[in-house]
Amino acid sequence: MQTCDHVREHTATADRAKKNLPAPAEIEALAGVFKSISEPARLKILFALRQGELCVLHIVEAVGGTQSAVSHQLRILKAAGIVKARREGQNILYSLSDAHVVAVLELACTHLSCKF
Amino acid sequence: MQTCDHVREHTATADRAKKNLPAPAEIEALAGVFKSISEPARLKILFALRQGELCVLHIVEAVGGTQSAVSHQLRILKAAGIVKARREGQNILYSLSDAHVVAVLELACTHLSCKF
DNA sequence: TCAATATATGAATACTTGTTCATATATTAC
DNA sequence: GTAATATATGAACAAGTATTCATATATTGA
Repeated sequence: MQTCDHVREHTATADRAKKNLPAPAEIEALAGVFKSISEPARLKILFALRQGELCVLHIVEAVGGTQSAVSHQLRILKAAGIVKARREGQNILYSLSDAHVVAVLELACTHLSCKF
Repeated sequence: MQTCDHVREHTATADRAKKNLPAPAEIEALAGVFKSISEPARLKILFALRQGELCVLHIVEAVGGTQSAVSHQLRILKAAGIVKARREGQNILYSLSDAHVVAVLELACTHLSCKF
């Protein structure tokens, strides 16, 4: 590979870009968040939880799929800090972790001009 | 699988959630956007482009990796509508598609309490 | 036209990840 | 304690995806 030096000003921009890159750990964390909401099955769960707290079987009812699959997805969302869970008797109630989640979803919707 | 009817109110919420789910096509589109920014290599490219328009080799310089790998990633970002490209002589200059991209990144950063 | 530079791409491989199936854990009611 | 309900999880398989290598295309200048 060669170096590209077609415009000195652009080389400066590249240098600045390199210096201002977030730390690897932060990049990984960000990637993790986006990865966790980049699966249709998981996105459906998030949209379902916008209506409020739901137990696992109700989530299954709302989004479809098997109980096992949904449970695995919930684990991923929880590990990523996107949803939180609390036990109430036999049930475990899931809900969205914080308002950022919905905000990110809505921004992305705006980007795509969808109506949510 | 059985039905869960521990609280009638929650069943109503589940029904509402099911009805208010975005259409499959919209879910897929959203998932596509998030998937395209869920890879560390691609996130780095986006952060680099925050500094301004850059040609491919300068992006390579900024984020590391091979020219081929970066080019493949750019293709994915472009297909997802995250970045745009224009030719200028021998170079192809890439830039962020619109302000939503940066806004989503910054929101996610807030969520993680990073400093970007 | 030829050489050099910049970018893109197809095929192959390796890696990651989602789903399924079977089973385990936990809570409640009897 | 036993049965029933709700949820979680490990292993295996299938599907998707990132990277590499080699090569192709496109632009510029001689």
